Amino acid sequence: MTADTTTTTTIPVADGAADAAGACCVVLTAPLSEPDAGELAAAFAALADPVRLRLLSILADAGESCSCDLEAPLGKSQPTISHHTKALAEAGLITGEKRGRWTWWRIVPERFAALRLALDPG
Amino acid sequence: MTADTTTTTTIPVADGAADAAGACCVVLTAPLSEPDAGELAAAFAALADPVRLRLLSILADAGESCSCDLEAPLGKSQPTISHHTKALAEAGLITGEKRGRWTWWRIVPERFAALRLALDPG
DNA sequence: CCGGTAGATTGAGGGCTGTCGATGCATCGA
DNA sequence: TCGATGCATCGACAGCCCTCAATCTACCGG
Repeated sequence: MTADTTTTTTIPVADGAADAAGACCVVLTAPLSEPDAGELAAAFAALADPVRLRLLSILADAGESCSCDLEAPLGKSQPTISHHTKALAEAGLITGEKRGRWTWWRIVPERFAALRLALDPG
Repeated sequence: MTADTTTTTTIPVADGAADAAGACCVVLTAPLSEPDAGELAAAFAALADPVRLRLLSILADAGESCSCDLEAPLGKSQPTISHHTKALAEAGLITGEKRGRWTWWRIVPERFAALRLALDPG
């Protein structure tokens, strides 16, 4: 297939708690159980970093981006970028797809919707 | 003033970045400047703790609560509670009002609305 | 006044996290 | 097959954060 060199592996690099936080746990209504609180806290911890927030905004703006294209705008080393993408993926906020030599990252909108809902007065 | 012992001091124990994050900085649209990213990250960092999330849910449920009534349900020592309330207040998520011997804490809904907006695809 | 209570502050200890250089592992072009 | 490229992982270092005992301040009841 000379048309494109993509070969599209479609490996969900990491999802972790992606499913477990689909709908549960709203902060501003019920007393919020300890397990739910821990899970929500982990999600917000993934957002508690300026580099990761800017990474997300770049991803949202570009729709999709490989790791190598993130180093320059973020001003961080390659291992650091890899560290952050892994953290965001484990929090279910982004998804990585390995196509050939590159890993393409993309936002997971449903996850953000779930977090917005968690901050809703209900 | 024997009518009530409240004396309503109405001291905003801490507000800090409360105003500065009124509307700005959406994650999922523009490339998000570094200062905005730092400020947003600080807000999410305040939410990145299970104890604080449960504290918020208790506050949301009760409408208002003094520090002493938080120790038992959260299972933490008094200095720890004070530490968390201070962190949340500095993030603009709650407001404290000192009435007599007690400090009454309350949720700041506008702040949560701003954070929900920051997580919006716009 | 004085004892008791609510809560903020301080200091110490233990753990987690962001960062980067070095290294290893795939994949692609020639 | 070989060199180059994209990325993940490891190890180490520095900094920050949660937690609590101890202490201090402010306030109330008697």
